[in-house]
Amino acid sequence: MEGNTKREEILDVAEAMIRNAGFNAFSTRDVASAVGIKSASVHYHFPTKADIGAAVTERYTDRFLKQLGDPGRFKGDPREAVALYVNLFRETLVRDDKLCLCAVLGAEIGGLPLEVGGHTRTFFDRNLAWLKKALTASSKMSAAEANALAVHILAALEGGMILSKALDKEKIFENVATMLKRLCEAVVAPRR
Amino acid sequence: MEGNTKREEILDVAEAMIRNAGFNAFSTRDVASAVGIKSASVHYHFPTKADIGAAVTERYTDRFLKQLGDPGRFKGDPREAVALYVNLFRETLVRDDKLCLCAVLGAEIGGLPLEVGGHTRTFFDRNLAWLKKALTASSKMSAAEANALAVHILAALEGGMILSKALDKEKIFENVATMLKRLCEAVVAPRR
DNA sequence: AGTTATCTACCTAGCGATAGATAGGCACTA
DNA sequence: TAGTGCCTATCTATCGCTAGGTAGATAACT
Repeated sequence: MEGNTKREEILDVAEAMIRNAGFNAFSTRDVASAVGIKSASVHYHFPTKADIGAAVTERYTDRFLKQLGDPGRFKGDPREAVALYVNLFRETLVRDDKLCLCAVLGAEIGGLPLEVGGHTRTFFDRNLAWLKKALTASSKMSAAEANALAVHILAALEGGMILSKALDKEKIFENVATMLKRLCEAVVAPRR
Repeated sequence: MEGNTKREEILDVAEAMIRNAGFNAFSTRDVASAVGIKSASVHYHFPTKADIGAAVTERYTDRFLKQLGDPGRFKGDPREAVALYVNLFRETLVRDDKLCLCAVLGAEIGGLPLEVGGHTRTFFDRNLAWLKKALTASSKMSAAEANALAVHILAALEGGMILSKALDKEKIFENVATMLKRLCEAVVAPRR
């Protein structure tokens, strides 16, 4: 992996493994051998496996929101904000050929260590907040409508990634993206 | 659990456990103690853990499609079909307070035994086929449009369940359901 | 007698985690 | 500058436990 320090390499490898098969499907030994150290050395950097999961999720969320940038900068056309948002998910899926970390963790949330589950919820909360802000800043949408649309966008993208990966059809994600654009238009300029 | 035979009880318990935390988060001993037998007896009914997963997924899919009924019976209003479809997901989420089995399995598909992954894909394929048929039978929608809408509906519902469960807000699922209805209307009666 | 469903007892492999040792680097000081 | 102590990052070895899976006995029903 391309991380600088060993600590970051551990996070890189763990993130890839979780996104591939979930939190309960990797071991500290798996991670260790992938970065070329022993499992005891992994525990030097992260006392427990839960600590690895928490660090991975926190880093993932920070990176994701940093890439999104300021949601207040969209003026006039909410479709711009949505297109940018969708594109970040698209890159996540296509570049890595992996799901969103928090789609995976969200699906197994009942069996996660508490701190990992907490960071997963934070990812969703922060994403919904970003979308709401971006939508209200760029349109005359009411707060309630922005909220409803934000929730739907996030849900459809997370679900779309799962379907796309499971059925191994990139087209499925594009399909969801197109429909989101249509929905966005319908909400911004309703017929009635 | 309410299953009749021990074999069915095993499937009931395993299904609940997978839907709570994923395929890699339960053990044959967990299942055994929950149904009041020993793990060796579980292996009598299902030689391997993968066999349990496959049987759970196959049964789940069959039951789900049976509950949906004939997709050809909807005439005149696709919203009826969509409402019924959404309602089955709603019940799945609210009654059991658990995700759709295949949302969970789809999220960890990279780490599933082959046959479990295969049955998971089959769930998605059969659901998409049902939706397509229901949409084309009840509207003048083109095959391509029915396909696009079907994919979006399934993706949004699976993703919506994950969000709803993770954030512990039933309202999120209802939100997604409402937006799906709106999207459905926009597709059936486009403005242009 | 054969079939079905369960048990006890066990195996091997792997898990997360810990203890204790070591090698190298950095920094202060006699 | 040689010596000291400490820190970082890693190692080997091991602990206690759990995993999935198996062998063989037992009991009950048909």
